[in-house]
Amino acid sequence: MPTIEDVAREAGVSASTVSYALSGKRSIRQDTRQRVLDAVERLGYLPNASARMLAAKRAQIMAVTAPLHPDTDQSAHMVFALEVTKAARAHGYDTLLLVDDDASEGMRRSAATALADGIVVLDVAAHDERADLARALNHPAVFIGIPDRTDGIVCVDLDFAAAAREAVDALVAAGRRRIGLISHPRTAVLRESNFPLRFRDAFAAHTRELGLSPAVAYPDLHAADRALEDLLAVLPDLDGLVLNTTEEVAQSALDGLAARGMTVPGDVAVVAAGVAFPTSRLSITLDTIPLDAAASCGKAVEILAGIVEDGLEAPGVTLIPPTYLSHGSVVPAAPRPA
Amino acid sequence: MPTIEDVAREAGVSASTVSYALSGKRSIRQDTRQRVLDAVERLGYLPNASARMLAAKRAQIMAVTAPLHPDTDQSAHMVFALEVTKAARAHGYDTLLLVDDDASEGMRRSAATALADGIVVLDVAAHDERADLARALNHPAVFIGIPDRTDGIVCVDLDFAAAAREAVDALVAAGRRRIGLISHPRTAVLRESNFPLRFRDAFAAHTRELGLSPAVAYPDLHAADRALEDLLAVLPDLDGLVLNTTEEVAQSALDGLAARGMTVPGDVAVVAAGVAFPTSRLSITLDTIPLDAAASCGKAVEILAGIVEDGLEAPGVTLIPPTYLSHGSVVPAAPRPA
DNA sequence: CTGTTAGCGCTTTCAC
DNA sequence: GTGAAAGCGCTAACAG
Repeated sequence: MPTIEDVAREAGVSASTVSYALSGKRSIRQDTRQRVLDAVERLGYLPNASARMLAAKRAQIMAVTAPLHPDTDQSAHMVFALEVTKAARAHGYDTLLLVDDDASEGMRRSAATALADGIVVLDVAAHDERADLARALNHPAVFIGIPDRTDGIVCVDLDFAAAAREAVDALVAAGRRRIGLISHPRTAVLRESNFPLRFRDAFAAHTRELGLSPAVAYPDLHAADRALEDLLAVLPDLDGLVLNTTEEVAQSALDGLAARGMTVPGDVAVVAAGVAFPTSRLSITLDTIPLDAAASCGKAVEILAGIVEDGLEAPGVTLIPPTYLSHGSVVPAAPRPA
Repeated sequence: MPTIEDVAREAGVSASTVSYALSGKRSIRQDTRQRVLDAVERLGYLPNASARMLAAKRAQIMAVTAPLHPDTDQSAHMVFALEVTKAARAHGYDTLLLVDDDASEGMRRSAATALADGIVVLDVAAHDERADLARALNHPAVFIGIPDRTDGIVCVDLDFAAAAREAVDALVAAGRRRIGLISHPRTAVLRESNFPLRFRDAFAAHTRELGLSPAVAYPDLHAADRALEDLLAVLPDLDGLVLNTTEEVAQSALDGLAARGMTVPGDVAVVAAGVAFPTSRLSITLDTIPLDAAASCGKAVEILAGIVEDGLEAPGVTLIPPTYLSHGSVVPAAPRPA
């Protein structure tokens, strides 16, 4: 591998000139710069990463930490890791995947060894030990997801509350007034990231504001049938349904409606909101407010790069505005038979 | 962050003694070593990664490349990336995720900048430009999957041919003799990684060896119904079925059997072989010979670490022996009605 | 068994 | 506008 000295010799300049010609950190006469660039081209020179890191005190690497709790579906988080990687590349960073069993160990190591310039934290739980670590570590970190305590840390997430309100508004605009929500399993609502809570609470508050009676049901781990039953007990003439669930439960809910002879969107208008899957894979393509990994990760990386490069002060909690995608599963209610 | 000099001062020794005490690369008196370790502990010292890389010419980082062709399911590859990361950590390496749109660019960059000590190549296609690159690059690389030309490169993969034979043998041992294979879609068999071919050819050869008439069918992208039809046209009294398919197609095949009133394993014994999903998620838990990401990735990392650390000569193609997992979907055939 | 020293290849003052 | 030189923090000869 050629070094910067090789390039300097080839171009007939000094090493520092090569460095400056490549970084643009000071002005170089046009023709000398060209001689340097030609030499770089001819030799196929790329600066040695570790030497550059050592001298510049910048690794151009972001770490990504995704804890491996055994119950969770790994491939879901990995999509986020992928999106972080794509976004990071666009900012000139590579990404290091940290999956230590002890979630904190990798963070601590990458900070202490200066292996990475900053950390993107995935799959954030309500009580996340990595939040405390981030407060202590004095190393740039951005969380995708929102833990209970957000003081002293930087978070990015979809605005689940706004998503809930938009979903309700869409149904109300279509003349639906008996609107139910199928949320996440009770256990998950408590234990995991707090987005199911944020969604549910906003749903309840907003429906109440609109003079509707809020109906929320919690599915089992894989099936929505019981939840649907619960909803119909409260709202026998259900005509609007919001799904903030996994793909499996969403499909199960659609199956449940079909089994009861209820058509979508004729009898029940349905929208899937704050969900990580494309509704095109369901038996009926639903209107949706997606939990867009690319959007969250892109924003997180942008913020992290800002902190690393310009020492920008942390913007606290950044909520990504929801986007409503219509697919025909919400249409005006048919006039009711008298 | 404390440096090695800080530790040396704190322990009352020289920097090199600290280095050697930590690396164990030369013998150190027990009590001095202890003084060093105490100082390290007290200061919370971790060696700066870039300085270490630069001096040792070793990054302790493996790159992982997974090309992003848009049609492929990303989360599937990401599971492999995860397994590589876990295995690499066990060998003392971190992993850098490379997802450049141009698959080669990341490989070239990580090699030329010495950012990584070696590369694990995922999602290998039959004609993979990264194979040529690896031959040219003079940088350790291990492929998970087997391209057409394997000269000059190192590959690891499940022994799909052996898996096919074992699947057939299990069915034959259960008295089944009218055995069909549902393979991958025709287009995939040609375009992708060549494992569908290896599996299919071994299936055909082995059934023929056993005096059976080989029956192979190719599903559509998401459904197996037509393939099942094709199989039944050739083997109307089908009593054994091998599935080398995606999860979706496997489920579709089971649905197709049920729809035709054929029971599993009573009428048809079924085994899913060389598949990347756990059969427990299917409507019937099938006997399976899994394509075990952890096994392949573990082996690949082990080989790569050997090349990097000991300059071990590359072992060419390494095939992972298949493992047969019984779940009750292959039982002896019922005596046929006369 | 331990210390001194010379780099590793780059960035960035400082000097012209 | 360019060059010389001093590190960045570590490892690994080289000397005792």
